[in-house]
Amino acid sequence: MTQTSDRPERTRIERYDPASIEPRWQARWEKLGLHRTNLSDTRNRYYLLTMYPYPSGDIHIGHWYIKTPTDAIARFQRMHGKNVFLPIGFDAFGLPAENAAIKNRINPREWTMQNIANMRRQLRTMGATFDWDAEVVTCDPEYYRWNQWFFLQFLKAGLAYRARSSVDWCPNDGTLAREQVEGADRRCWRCGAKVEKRDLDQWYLRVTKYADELLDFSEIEFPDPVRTMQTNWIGRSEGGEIVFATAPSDHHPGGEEIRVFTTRPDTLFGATFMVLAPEHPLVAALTAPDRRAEVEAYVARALAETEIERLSAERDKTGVPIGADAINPVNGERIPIFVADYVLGGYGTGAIMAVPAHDERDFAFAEKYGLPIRRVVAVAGTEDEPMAEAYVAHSDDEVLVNSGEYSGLPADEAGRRIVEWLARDGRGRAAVTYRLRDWLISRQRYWGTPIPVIHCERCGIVPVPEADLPVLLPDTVDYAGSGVNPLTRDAAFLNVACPRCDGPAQRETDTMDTFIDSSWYWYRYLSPHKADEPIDADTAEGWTPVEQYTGGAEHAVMHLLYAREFTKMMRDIGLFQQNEPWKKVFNQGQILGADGERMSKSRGNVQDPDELVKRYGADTIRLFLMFMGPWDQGGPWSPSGIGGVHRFLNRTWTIALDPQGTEAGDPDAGRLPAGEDLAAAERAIRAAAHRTLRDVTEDYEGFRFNTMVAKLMELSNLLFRYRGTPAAGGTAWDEAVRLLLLMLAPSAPHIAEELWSRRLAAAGREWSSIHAERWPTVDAAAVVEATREVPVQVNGKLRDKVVVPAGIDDAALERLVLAAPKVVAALAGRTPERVVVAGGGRLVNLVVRG
RNA sequence: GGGCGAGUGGCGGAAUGGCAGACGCGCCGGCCUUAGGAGCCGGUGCCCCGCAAGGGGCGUGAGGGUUCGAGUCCCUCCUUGCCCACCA
Repeated sequence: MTQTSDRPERTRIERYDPASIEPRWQARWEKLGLHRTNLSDTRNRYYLLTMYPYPSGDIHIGHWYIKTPTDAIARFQRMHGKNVFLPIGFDAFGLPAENAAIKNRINPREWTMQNIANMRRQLRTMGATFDWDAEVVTCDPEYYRWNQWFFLQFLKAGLAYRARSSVDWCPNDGTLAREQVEGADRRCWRCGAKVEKRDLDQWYLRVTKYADELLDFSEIEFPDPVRTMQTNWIGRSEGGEIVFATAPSDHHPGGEEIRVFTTRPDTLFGATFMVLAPEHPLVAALTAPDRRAEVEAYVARALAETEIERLSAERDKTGVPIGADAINPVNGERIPIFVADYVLGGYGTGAIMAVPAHDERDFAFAEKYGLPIRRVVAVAGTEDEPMAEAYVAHSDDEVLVNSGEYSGLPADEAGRRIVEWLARDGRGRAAVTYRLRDWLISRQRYWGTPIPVIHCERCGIVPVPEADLPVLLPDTVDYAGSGVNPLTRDAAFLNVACPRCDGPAQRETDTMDTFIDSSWYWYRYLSPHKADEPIDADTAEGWTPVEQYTGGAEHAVMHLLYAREFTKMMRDIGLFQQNEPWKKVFNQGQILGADGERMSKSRGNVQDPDELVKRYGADTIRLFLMFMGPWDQGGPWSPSGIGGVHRFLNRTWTIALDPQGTEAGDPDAGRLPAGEDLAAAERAIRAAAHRTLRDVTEDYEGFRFNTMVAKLMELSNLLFRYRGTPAAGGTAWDEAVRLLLLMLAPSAPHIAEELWSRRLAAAGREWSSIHAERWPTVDAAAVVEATREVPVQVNGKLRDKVVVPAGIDDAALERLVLAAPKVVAALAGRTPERVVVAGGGRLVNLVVRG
């Protein structure tokens, strides 16, 4: 940094030293209560929520990237008179704590709480105005007891249930929800291990109940990609459920019902075989004795294959006939039944009618096994053309063919009519299917919320009585060197008396998915210590939905969906009347390591902000992160450019404290720009300041922080140019400096406050915080200019710029333009056949021929 | 394979269909300095003509289109990122 020398202009003012300024103001703000929110006052409420961090140990630059602009928004809104609530907390349950515990033989709670203490300290160095009084830590029984309470209410309301099913299983992390399985090769989202299938009894939340409601985004403003992803994830398909009956055979009387879901009931006459998923319950019952060995082998292989590498599998269709037929309900035809793994057990009914003519997968299967392919939909005149591939296209002029009395009808209409017909005698009905599954919340881990049920030998599953909550996690935990849930070996935890019969019973050892914790934490922020209820209904009604939520897009179909589901469940158990958790969500980008990879300790690409703060101060880092690029973009970390931001703050410091000084090295130092008198200079300064104010205000509102900082730099550069001139220190100058500081205050709060206080002191006025000031208003008159420059194009190419009076009309403008020497030269004697004066005379384009 | 984004100087990035490259980094030259890895001033898309002042051409992944005018809108393609991937 600048060294003091004996040059007078450098010693006149104290240099900018963030280290001596920032902690002082942080302490003062805390005393002042800048961060505190009066929750009983809901007028002008502004609930600003940022995704709470996982306490991994250290705050890294990525946390700053997320939190810093959020704090700027909070401060900006406060300056607009908003009653801002900006809470913070910690997502404290989860796997890393257990991994650390196993590795370092330390208690996960101890590890977590140490990290939280460290992160609290680091977060404070940002100078952010978090309301720490509202802090929530999810591994605190005060918090997780309400997860358990919710679970019990959901159980009562039929929103939670237990079922045995084939689940995704990670060897390290146990059960996973479907959205926690990533990639084509099915890896765990957390640890990256291969995910397998297991049959287990697990707890579910009945979120599919809300599928249709979740597709309605009218009360929540998501970024488009998130809305699209959620819509696709929920995956609503309309169609029909059709009942096929099995045909009698030598070994079987027939008459069993096989239900299939189809989106194309219009193609029913083209169904030439059926396929059951390997998991389908009727496979075993229907298989003919002479087919049994082969079918069983196939099913076993298929089920195993989900556990083995399936990625590189050529995706060839495989399957075997089970030696039984079904009857097509529309034409009474016998069609063979196959078992094949291209039909999924978990979607629809786990069985399909195969229409090879109009489905690519069925077509491939039919070709491979020599099954008939019968076209039933065609554009008139093409019905006899041979089929080289399935016809799945959809156009308005296609009709049914080979479909009995439905032949000739438009496809859509025929589909509807066929379903109606079958529905009349119970052989089908209109149906809707979703990709969305119920939320599997059981986890075979220690470090989470214990699921509050007890397994009694006599009574079965018995919910823990509400009065007995919380079911505490035992403090002492012995991992015995493995990741196997230690609760399963903890006799003191495990063995209890049944609440119903008092007989011997065992506690459930599964804990809840930590996404439960993060599904309602912002409601708890509003009454973090309320002892008798999870939320304070009045406060929640007054303050939610959250006005603005900021966080990463990686949670599009996880957290951002779970939380919506959870809010609807909370509503349905009568807690409040909220439909959506947040009004607006903004996804900021992610800061990657310098290598372009995700920042992680193991990669060694983590940038420590403490180091940067020590060198440049928090304000420079805050501003630099905002200046880097659009907030929703993120990108690899690179410190180059940080010096430019620091220089900007240094210049601002100089402008504010030493308007009359000059720098050696500038030949024009102290002189007004050529041709400008004092009045013109002051007009220019005022115009620049108010134009900046107008633009910066819009940028803050639109979260365009990078251009906001750029515009402040421009204003600061302009003032710096006037330093030492007669205009410096005058009224216009003073006003410009004042506006610059106010505009800087949300983003670089410490330096703005410091300079503000020094100016107050210099003026002999009593101190009051810049952060309690009102946001200034633009003086429209100051922004107006007397003249402006109009670019002139000939055939779209820029040829000249003419300076014209601001209020000029189009005709006069045209005359001036045509008289300009360069324009005359460019026209070379030709007369424009058209003169385009673009909106408001911003630009003139002369169109000539030849 | 499907869906949704994104491709602009050496780099990060600006630009309601209207002056492409704001702002910053880097680089070049100068000033100030015992010194400069500090500070200040000026220059900096590429190519060409000119000693110079100046002037001209080309330029936003490629090709086409709409328009007086396209980085921006439309079509085709290429590259790349993310999400979903046998969803009947």
